[in-house]
Amino acid sequence: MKSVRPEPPPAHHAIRAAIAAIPQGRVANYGEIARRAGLPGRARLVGTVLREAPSALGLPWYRVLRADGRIAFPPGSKAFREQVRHLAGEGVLVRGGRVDLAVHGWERDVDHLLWGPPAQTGKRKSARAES
DNA sequence: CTATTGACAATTG
DNA sequence: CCAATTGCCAATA
Repeated sequence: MKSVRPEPPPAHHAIRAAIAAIPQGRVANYGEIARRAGLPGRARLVGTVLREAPSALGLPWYRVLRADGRIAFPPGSKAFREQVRHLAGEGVLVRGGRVDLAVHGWERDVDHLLWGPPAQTGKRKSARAES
């Protein structure tokens, strides 16, 4: 007979795979994951799936951040601290509960790849003096 | 069945 | 920077 446990819908599986595909030391936002999973615009679905996803799967949930690179949990929360700790262990620096997507973003802008990664520490508005 | 919610995103003021 | 608004759609009540 059918398993008592409801099988995970394809959408959930795709989302999990997308999350598991995030390289170590990098972070991705919900919209990005949804797009990778073939579900453009379903960023909230990613959150729902992650929430329901059992930790036994070993999904790098801590590599998933908001579109602005901010932690998806309220600051000071337990999950928040744990996420920050995990990211720190991966080599990702978190400042003010926020991560520089321009530095650790998974699919950051192509321009940065061509011009080289910007400095992460002391990132001020450096004037670009290229001609 | 309808209403509300949500680990979101983007825009506007 | 913050607040409010709209779009999105599955899961839950």
